[in-house]
Amino acid sequence: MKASSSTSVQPRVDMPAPRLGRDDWLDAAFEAVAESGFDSVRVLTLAEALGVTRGSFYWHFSDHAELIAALVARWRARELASYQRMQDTRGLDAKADLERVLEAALAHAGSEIKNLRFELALRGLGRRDAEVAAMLVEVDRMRMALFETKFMRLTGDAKTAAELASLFYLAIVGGTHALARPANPVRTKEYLKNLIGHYLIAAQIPGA
Amino acid sequence: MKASSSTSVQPRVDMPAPRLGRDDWLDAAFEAVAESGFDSVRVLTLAEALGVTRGSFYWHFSDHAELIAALVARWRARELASYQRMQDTRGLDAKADLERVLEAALAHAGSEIKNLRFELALRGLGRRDAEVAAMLVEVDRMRMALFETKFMRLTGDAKTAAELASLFYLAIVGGTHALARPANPVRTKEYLKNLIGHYLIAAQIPGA
DNA sequence: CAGTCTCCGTACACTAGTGTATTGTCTTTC
DNA sequence: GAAAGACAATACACTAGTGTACGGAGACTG
Repeated sequence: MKASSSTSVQPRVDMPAPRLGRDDWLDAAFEAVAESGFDSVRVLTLAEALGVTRGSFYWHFSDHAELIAALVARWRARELASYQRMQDTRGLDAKADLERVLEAALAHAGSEIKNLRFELALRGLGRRDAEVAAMLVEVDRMRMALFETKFMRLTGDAKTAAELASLFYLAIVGGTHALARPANPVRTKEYLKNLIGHYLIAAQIPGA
Repeated sequence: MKASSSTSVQPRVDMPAPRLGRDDWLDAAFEAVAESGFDSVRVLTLAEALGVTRGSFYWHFSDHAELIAALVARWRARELASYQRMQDTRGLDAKADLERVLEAALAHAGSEIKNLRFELALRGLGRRDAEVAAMLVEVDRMRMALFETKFMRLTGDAKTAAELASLFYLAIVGGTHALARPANPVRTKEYLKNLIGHYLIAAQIPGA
């Protein structure tokens, strides 16, 4: 399948073949999870997708389990980092700041739907893996707290902020299911954002 | 493993052994799905749980695929039936009627968390099976429409009703994730109900 | 330019699971 | 109470997938 053999120099930067690192496998696994869940992550399939054999895999990872663990760990780390970034107000006013957080919650920077689908799959995994479940509880709490501080800044009232935060966070998690469908890519997102704006008004939030 | 062999008469109504029907297999499969998703539905495991061998299974079902299809179909049928029931107002006032629907959405009569977990697993399946996905869209639309008529009855305004309906339906789907966790069995439910009551007030819904 | 290190291919052993065919064994029904 | 039908056990063939052992082949290192 490789067409680069006659000319000798610089075999790099040309075809996607050469050598793989740990992250390449993690990326491939990520794709697989986003497409059809953790159960469909097969070493064999990933190898095929990467154009190598499993011999490579077992050099980078001891185990199929280790791959999953590493994948989950990487997600967690990125999530924590994103949390740190969002804590900073960046000089935005209260409403813009909140909208930025909501936006980020609906599609973490970059690969859009894939991230949403991955997170849903992860929640699926959490339903049968206690460690993953605990991690997700932690992340949920973290994000909920973030929402709460943003709403707090907007409303001034702690109780109102707490309730708005939970309602909207739950709605976002729920909306993820609609967003994660292959069709319906952007409209639900706009829809949710409008809804949020509307409810800031309906609930008589001053900043809106 | 059977201790009933010396005495001869009435081998029925005693141990859970005798003869199985199609529904027994479906029930077992349902349990398995609720516990750890569709991918972990193994004919072998179900047989073990039912105390028989797979020989039985392949009498009732042609295939593993048929089992899954039948299970999904049964869920759908029950969901439609539940929808019919909920359309009837049953002489309740608008708020009580709405609360009944919300309650039902959070835990369809009976097995409580298992139903929630099953539905989440089903949504997981829908992410890689187009037919299931379409079915879920249908059910979601149905339920959303139901919510909308109930909110309509409460608020009188169509636009408000539509927005409230979607916000709360999404929040409920999202809340399901929290509810489906082994721990935290009832508190989130009460929590959501309170939240709803509070927002009927916040959004200045007259009936609240 | 030999040697080491890193990455990958190959071949094998092993397991878990499906589906099929065939033969029981209760149960009903005539 | 014997034949027919409903349900289940047993045994087999087959597939997909994991791990492991080992042997290369490039690339870097002195």
